[in-house]
Amino acid sequence: MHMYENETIVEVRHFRRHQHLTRDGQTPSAVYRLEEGWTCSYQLFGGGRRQITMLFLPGDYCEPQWLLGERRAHAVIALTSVRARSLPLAECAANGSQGSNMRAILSATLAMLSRQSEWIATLGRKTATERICALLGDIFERLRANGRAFNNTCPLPLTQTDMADVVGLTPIHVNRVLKDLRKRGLLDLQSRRLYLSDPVALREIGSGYAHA
Amino acid sequence: MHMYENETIVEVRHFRRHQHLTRDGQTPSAVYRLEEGWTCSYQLFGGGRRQITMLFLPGDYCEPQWLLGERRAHAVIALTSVRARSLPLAECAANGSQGSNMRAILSATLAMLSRQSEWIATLGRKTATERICALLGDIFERLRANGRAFNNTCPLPLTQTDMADVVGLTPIHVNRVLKDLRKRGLLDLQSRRLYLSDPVALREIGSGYAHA
DNA sequence: CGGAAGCTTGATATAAGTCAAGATCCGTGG
DNA sequence: CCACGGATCTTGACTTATATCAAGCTTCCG
Repeated sequence: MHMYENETIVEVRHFRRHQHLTRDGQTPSAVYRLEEGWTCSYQLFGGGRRQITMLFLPGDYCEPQWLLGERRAHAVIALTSVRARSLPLAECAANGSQGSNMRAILSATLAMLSRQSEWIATLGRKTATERICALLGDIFERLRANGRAFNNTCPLPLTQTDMADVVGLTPIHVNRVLKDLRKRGLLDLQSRRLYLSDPVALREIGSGYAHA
Repeated sequence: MHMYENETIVEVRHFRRHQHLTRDGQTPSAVYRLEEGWTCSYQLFGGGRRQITMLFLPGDYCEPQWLLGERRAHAVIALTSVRARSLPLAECAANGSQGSNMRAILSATLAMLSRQSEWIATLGRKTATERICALLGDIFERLRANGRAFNNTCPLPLTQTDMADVVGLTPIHVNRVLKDLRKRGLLDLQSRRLYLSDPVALREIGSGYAHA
């Protein structure tokens, strides 16, 4: 009896925008690796408030910690249409900690931890402009690292409301900050694409190191 | 040649308040497990801004991810005087993933990840009052879980400035919110001790689920 | 080609920050 | 044991960054 006799073990699935990969509180049964499209995990609060707690870009594992024994799942939703490969928990449990992609899973989990730590600092202490520069700079870097950004431009399929829910601001305020950044000639943003005229300056602002 | 011939392998160390356990950027050489006292990791920004990214209470491992292969270290500082047991990285690397406390280390890391995810949502979308209730409620629960809180009271050795740097507010504003919570009869706070008259109501407010 | 979702902008409101000054607590040296 | 000085806490007056409300515009999907 060999695990791979079961063809559902690694399976490609598609999701439409706004469709849930996982719902809140649900016990997760699989981890998805994104082949195409963006997703996020988020939390809802009273008064219609939503906060996105993590963005997942193409190539990322969504919530890899499920494979390491975490029980509780957050809601994960598609921000674009998505093609993802699912890794059922059962398989990895069977393979144990020596499993083929276990190293990748652990390293993805550690990367999330480090990113979250950064983001706590960003939300706690940076201004609106710094937060948005940090977000766009980070997205650009992540996409460049896996070959999806060239010549200071990359895809940016997020709506301004999505961005607002990442940076903890109002969509209206995000709009005003973007307008200002455009006026300053730092970036342009049209038809779901981001153009950075000066990625270094952007990251500098986003770092929060320049005086308050 | 046996690792345990070296007596420095597990070592008890003491730190005074404001002393660094690890400095920013430094390559960490050991993970500490707190036996007594509180620590935090933090980040600094321009304009004198500081954000605490994680609180470590007695019994916690500080930055356990270092034992899982993470390279980059954040600054970790003592918030009180501290007694800690150090677990050198070398030992665990030798023991491999089957090491005696490897399971505990992994589980501590996953707990951090989950806590950070919560805290991103808190900083992004909750009001000042909700953030402070969330913080105090969480501290109380964590201390209760390892037997350091009884009868609705627990130690709280943080200054208001420390709390401000956790919740991303000004110390002055923290002071006003605490005054208000006292007036409402939800809590009292004196000589480094927290008294909760109604922990359930506090957690309810801190959850952010009650309308905006 | 119609309608909903998303974007933009202005006017106004408010939560939280800043500045300033006292009051209180607490550790340390005499 | 006391006195001093710095850190911490408290409060008031005022400012500011961001939110809210409202309306028109644009884009794009069905």
